Amino acid sequence: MAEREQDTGLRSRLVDVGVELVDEEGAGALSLREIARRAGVSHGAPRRYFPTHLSLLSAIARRGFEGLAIQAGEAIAAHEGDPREQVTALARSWLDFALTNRGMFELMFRHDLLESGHLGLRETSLPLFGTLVDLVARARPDSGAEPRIVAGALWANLHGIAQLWGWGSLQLAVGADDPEPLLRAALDAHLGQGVR
Amino acid sequence: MAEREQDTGLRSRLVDVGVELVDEEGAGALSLREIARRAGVSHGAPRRYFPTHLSLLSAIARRGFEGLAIQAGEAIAAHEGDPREQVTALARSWLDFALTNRGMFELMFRHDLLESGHLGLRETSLPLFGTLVDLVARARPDSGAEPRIVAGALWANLHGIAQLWGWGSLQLAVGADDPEPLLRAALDAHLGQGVR
DNA sequence: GACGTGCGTAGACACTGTCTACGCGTTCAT
DNA sequence: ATGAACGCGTAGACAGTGTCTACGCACGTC
Repeated sequence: MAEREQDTGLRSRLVDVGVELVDEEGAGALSLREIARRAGVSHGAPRRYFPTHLSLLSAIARRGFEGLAIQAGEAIAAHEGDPREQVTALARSWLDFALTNRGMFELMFRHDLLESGHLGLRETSLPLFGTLVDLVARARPDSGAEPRIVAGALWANLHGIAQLWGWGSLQLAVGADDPEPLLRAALDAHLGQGVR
Repeated sequence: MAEREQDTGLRSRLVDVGVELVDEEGAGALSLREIARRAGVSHGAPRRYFPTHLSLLSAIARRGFEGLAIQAGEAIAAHEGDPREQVTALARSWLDFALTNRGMFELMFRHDLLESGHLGLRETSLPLFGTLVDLVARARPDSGAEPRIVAGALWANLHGIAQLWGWGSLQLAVGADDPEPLLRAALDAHLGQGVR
């Protein structure tokens, strides 16, 4: 019998445990020693694969970025042929991810992780942004605005909504209890008044 | 002679030291003991005024919010009579603050601080948001959109740009080296194509 | 002058991340 | 088959952290 959910090497098991842990206990619970404990190894073991605590956290966060990319990709694929609707689906997917996987989302955008450079955003996030640029360009072909700029601003808008909504600042200020109107407003703003 | 920049009580001196420290060493350097050390007291002293490390950090972050509010208020006041320009000034001021006071900005939007409720956003940030709502309403009086929604979306957009630009994700994706175009795009998007 | 009280000290505790020396098993070469 | 090398995990030490507790010192008032 398998001692513990398939022995696929300690390296990935540590990351598995981390993903699980951040999901149920939040980003604050991701101490090196606790992860090792949950994985059933001594506190020195992770060092063999991750030279530093931060690099382990980065590997965990990476899983998050991959998951987000996949989820967003599916959302986009589901509306093939209608760029505007694809952008909408992407946006909703992003926001949904942030609100569902709160701990992971928090981890993914921690300053120290991002600054460490271990995250590999170039590989995980840039492609997604590329498709957003593409979709934006096709969703508003007439506009003279640079798609990359529009996409960047929209990207930031999504992120801002997800973040602020996540910790309650926005519902406090706006007075709503559903982020949907904000999302609609952002999309309408950057893509132009869409067909209802 | 004053032993140390005016003895205005340990409580506020701790916060002073914290502001100074976060400015020169970043948000990661704000350990309770280091702050106490710099203030020239023992590590147990802060406890008399701040029951927990987080509450001290919150007090420091609060200084940041106050500073930001003041700076934004001045920017707005400098363009009295032209709502659109006032919003622009507010936006630029916000972004400017984020990029100038990086450590403080990072501290201000740390999840654990925001969730702790010690921050008092209701007092420091809500008023500013209120004036933004007001300005938005006056900047685009014709539009049927709810000003609070538009302002909320714009607010999130600003924050997203500041955040993403701050850690380099956006310049990587967009390929620019100046956040100004993004800011313009966001403003144009939410307020409508402005007069150039 | 004694007493209470505000304010800061000092030490303990559990916990953290990192570093080092060690052991144990497998594998490979001779 | 035997010995060396190596991969991989253990175990202990170390400095640093946040929190808690007991203690002391100096000041005020009665």
